[in-house]
Amino acid sequence: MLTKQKKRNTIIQSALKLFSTKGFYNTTISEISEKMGVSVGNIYNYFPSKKSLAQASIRYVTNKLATELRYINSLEISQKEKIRHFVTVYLQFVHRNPEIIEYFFKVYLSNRELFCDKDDCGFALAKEFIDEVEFLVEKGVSEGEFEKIDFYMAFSLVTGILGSITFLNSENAFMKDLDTYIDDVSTLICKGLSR
Amino acid sequence: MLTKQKKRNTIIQSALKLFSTKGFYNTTISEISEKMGVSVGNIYNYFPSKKSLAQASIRYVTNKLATELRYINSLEISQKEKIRHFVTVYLQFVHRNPEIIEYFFKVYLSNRELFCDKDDCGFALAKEFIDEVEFLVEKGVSEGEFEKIDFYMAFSLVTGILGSITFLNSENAFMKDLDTYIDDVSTLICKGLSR
Amino acid sequence: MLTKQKKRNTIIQSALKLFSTKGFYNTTISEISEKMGVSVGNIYNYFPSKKSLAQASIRYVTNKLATELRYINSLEISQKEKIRHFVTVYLQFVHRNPEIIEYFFKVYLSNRELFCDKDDCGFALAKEFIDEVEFLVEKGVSEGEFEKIDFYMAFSLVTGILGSITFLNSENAFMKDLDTYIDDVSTLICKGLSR
Amino acid sequence: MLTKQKKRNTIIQSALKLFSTKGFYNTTISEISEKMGVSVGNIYNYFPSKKSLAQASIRYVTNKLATELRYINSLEISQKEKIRHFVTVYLQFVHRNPEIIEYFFKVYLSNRELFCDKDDCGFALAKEFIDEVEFLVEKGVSEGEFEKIDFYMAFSLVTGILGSITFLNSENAFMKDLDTYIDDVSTLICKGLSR
DNA sequence: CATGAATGAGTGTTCATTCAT
DNA sequence: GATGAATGAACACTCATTCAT
Repeated sequence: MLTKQKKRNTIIQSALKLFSTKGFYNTTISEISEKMGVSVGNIYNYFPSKKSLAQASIRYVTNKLATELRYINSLEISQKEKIRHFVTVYLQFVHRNPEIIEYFFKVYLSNRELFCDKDDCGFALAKEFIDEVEFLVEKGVSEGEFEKIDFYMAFSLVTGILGSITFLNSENAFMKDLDTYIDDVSTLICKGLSR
Repeated sequence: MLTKQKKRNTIIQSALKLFSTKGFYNTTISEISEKMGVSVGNIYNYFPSKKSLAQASIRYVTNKLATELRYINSLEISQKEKIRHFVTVYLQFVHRNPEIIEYFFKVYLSNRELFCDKDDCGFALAKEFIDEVEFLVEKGVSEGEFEKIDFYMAFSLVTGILGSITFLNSENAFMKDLDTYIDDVSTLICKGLSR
Repeated sequence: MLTKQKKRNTIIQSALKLFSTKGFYNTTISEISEKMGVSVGNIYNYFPSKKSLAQASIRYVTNKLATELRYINSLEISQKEKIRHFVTVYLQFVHRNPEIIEYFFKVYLSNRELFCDKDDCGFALAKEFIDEVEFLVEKGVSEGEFEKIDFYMAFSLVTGILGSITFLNSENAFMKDLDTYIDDVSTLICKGLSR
Repeated sequence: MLTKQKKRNTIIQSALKLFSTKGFYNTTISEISEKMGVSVGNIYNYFPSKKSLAQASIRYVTNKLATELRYINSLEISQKEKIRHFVTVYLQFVHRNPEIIEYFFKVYLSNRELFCDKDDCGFALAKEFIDEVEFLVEKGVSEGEFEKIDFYMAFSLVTGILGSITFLNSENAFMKDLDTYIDDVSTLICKGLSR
């Protein structure tokens, strides 16, 4: 028997796959339960609503990405190398766990209504990840590798490029393997951040 | 009395506002008709389905952006200046007609199922715009202003950054007026494209 | 310019074709108007409602059939010969003006709600035809050609067989030309009516 | 708790009553569910669409009739006696379960579009019944009781007369109890089939 | 008379959520 | 906990009818 938390994660993983491919509103609880082989009602023993499942999913996804980036940030290498590492890891995710990345772009960024409760606008759910990006950039600035620019600009550069590539990839725009672009992408980001 | 085409556009504009703020699936035809002050049925005299309204909307939006960019491309100025012009126009759109831009990012990019018919995956709907970006970049390369890089990289840079900023803005992340960022954004893009 | 009555008939004829093939509820006023090349609104200048158009149609159809039968009844021939004549005419109708016959069986007999107003149950609409059948049968009885049976039995025999054949024909059940069956059908009816 | 199949039948029975009295297009799923005392949605747990409910209903009806006729066909009596038996049973149905019979004539025969899928024109749904009629007639011919005539003629005779009587009865045309006509009707049919 | 855009009540169908077992 | 039948509000879409032009 799985622990309660383990089962929650199993549900999240099934949900992620469906949410990321078909979108939140085109995925039914029924489909998720079928995919998992459990009953509809049972899912409600773990999540009080479809919306809360979407929120738990973004926490799960953010944590995966933040964990990777946190680890990279802990390494004793230059910030540019960190960026290259992160791009590498990111593109691997896109390839091997597209649901992780696509959930971020297809559900989280596009269905804000799902993540905003009352005053909090669901930004906090991604904070863990944003903080690591901020850490990386700031360190680069303080160490003289990067130019000091508005953080939102830096953030837009990093996530914008990665997001675009994710989208193009999901549309099968790329002929070659995504790995091929590791250099291109990290260079592009570094050029933007550098002095 | 409005001409048929004019009325179609009025409907599209109402739809755009709602689709872009609430998303396609959270917007009902009933809401669109109420907002317009016409009956539900009347909308169906102009568009055979909600989906087709979404498609007409993306054509409308793409055309607006492409028209601006086409005009800029026709000017006798450097490519970097063109980029600055476009960023300016773009940020003005974000400010004055957010529905145009947000529709692109919140509906078109995230609800691909709405735009894919049979074999064609709805990419064509944005071609008009993509072509102008390509033209601008290629010209920059041939005139020695930009480095020759994979077009998808260049495209990711341009739309990724603009998309990110749009998203951050819609989340009210920016303290200052968007215009303030014209320089930052165009510099960022140009740095990425330059040699 | 057509007279008012002529135009009414033109509308009825278009309606008949559609009603008889697609059924009353699957035919829209819009389709009828398109088929005729007039506007929707114009139809309402001739008939106050779709239902009233259906009623006028049955009157038209009944009259066509009754007229034929009345003519046959006026001939100085045996009743059996009359039946043969009528079967011949009927099968020709089925072949050349299927809408006439099929309207009778597909709309009139199956959508009674359309023809019943208040106390009158729409039976009167077909009376003209029923009366001629009754006349033919009674004459046959009084002249000793037919056995005296309950009129409803005789009526069921005549219209039942013809109705069945109409249905089978509309399902393309018959391999051979309908004319081929003139003898079979009239013999069948006569056998039932005879002593 | 009813078994799934039992519940399907309960739904079919409710649907039959409404379809047969009001017609397919005048009956709403909502009415059926109300009549049953269940929710609208629940009906969709048993039938994927209103159309499929109509198809299941004709299967149900055909089977009821075919079962009776099959039993009669199994008896060791003359074919004429079989016909009398069947007429008896049929008229009892008309009296006690009019929805069974009227569904056949008011919905199945008049709304062909509901029963035709792709190439198959829904004729198969009634095959079970048609086959038994054919068996009865053929046996009568081979045993010398009936004349050898085109099967469609024989079929038209049998179902035509019964159909007509059903219709007249539903219009309250008959003064006397339907049972009174058992002899008349079976005699009429036998006269037509005999040598 | 003729037009056809506009109306809006009505229908089939979906699906998140509940709850008796 | 686990099940899945039951619920019912909600929504896309239709179409008879009206009426300003």
